[in-house]
Amino acid sequence: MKVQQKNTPCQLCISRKFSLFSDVAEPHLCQLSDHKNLITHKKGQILFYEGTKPLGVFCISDGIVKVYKTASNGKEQIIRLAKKGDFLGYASLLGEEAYSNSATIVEDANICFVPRESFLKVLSEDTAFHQRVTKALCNDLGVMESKLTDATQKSIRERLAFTLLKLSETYGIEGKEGQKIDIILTREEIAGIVGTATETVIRLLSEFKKDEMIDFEGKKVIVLDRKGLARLSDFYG
Amino acid sequence: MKVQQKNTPCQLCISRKFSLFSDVAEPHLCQLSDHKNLITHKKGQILFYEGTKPLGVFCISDGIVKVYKTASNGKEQIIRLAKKGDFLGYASLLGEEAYSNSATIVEDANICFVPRESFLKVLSEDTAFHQRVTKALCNDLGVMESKLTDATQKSIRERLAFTLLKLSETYGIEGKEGQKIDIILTREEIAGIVGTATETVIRLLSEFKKDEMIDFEGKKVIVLDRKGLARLSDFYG
DNA sequence: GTGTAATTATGATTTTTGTCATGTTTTTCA
DNA sequence: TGAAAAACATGACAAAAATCATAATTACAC
Repeated sequence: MKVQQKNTPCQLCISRKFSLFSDVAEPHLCQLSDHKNLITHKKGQILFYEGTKPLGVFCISDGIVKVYKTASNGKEQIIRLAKKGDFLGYASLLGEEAYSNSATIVEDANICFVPRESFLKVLSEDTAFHQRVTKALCNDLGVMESKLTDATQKSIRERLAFTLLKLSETYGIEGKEGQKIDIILTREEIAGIVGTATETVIRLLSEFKKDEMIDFEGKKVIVLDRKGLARLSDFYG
Repeated sequence: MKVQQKNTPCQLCISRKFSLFSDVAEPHLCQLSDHKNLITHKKGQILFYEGTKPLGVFCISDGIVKVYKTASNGKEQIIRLAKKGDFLGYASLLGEEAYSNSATIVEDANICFVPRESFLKVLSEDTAFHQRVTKALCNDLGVMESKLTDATQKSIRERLAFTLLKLSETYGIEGKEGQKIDIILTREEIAGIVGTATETVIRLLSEFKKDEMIDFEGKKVIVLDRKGLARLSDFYG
């Protein structure tokens, strides 16, 4: 299942540059590095389950992870997609509660696990780090407020267009024809992000393609008309 | 507009018992107390606007405040109702960003304003307090994830039933006939909490009343059948 | 490679919910 | 207290989206 890799020290980790650990001072970094564990995960593997107890935090070195809640109807609401440099599970750990969501690998990933004690130690000893974590939590909260408002007040078409724009900002690579969203998501997963039925996503994507807003390259979506999608997504009030 | 009151020191404040400040040590409490300002607000007054810069945090001594985002269609999505002991505006302050939401008085309130500097000073000097704030932020994040999931995966009927249950837990007082939700909200405000159109709320409340789940006492709702509402809200999978 | 399962696709239908219109009741405040 | 505004209520209708059914296509494991 999980394959132990050679353990690049945090000090030399390239992904760290993009993470909450980016400014952690050398001695604390050693503390983390000495206790962490790099583990390789394959697509489809589950990192943690909602309702279980967090034993540490995860730091993504490489790959994509979906963080989601399973609704009572069985559908997955994807809270966010986490990528290189992102942390997972710290909110539940610091909230002293069971995981409020589950996490599953979307694209093969190398992920470091930092045990609870090491993380909390650095948090308590490095005030600047604690402040960064606090700030990140606050920003996340603002993002969630926006998502909630969009979910209740916007149409599925608007939300799908918006989702494509956001995905292209994060995972987009420029191509000859347009910007390719370089991440393989099933229609069902896109539906999980938007918060709708899979069939609805399929239909709307076809419609967007017909209207020449997007195109497909295999499973991947190519954004042809950003402005068009922005208009559809009701970006401006 | 705003009436200055006699300034009860935080040390003696009863509402503090229910707040994040409950365990703050005496010297830090003085720091807060010396710089805070108690202000009386009438129903309908606006505490702060989305998009403006936070200059401190608010601590509710008494009254009810709605925290909401205004969607592009003009409707208000209520993020939460804040009551005695609750803090407002700290997430935006600590996130170092403009207010992500607005706050308006729903029931006449006495609210203390703690200026930014005092709050941040106590936060940096009192590690236990910082930890409590962090924990609160994490818990809030979990709540928002649930709200988002409910918003996308549950029907309006389910969400309204759930909202009534939650309101009765927080604001319910036992009566002869049932549990009265002792807070005056307009149908429009309830719609703002649920995330739907006002007419839909009116219709569903009538339906709930017809089915003897609830009754009205003036504007207030009386919960007659908690189990029935729980069933309707799809509480269990 | 090939059979099986998963995913994508599309149509038909129903349900849910929003919108618009209109009227009544309640509240507010000059 | 009485006029105007706000809130509540209800019907008719339209729009949005879910569900169900059924195929076609693709991916995957043995």
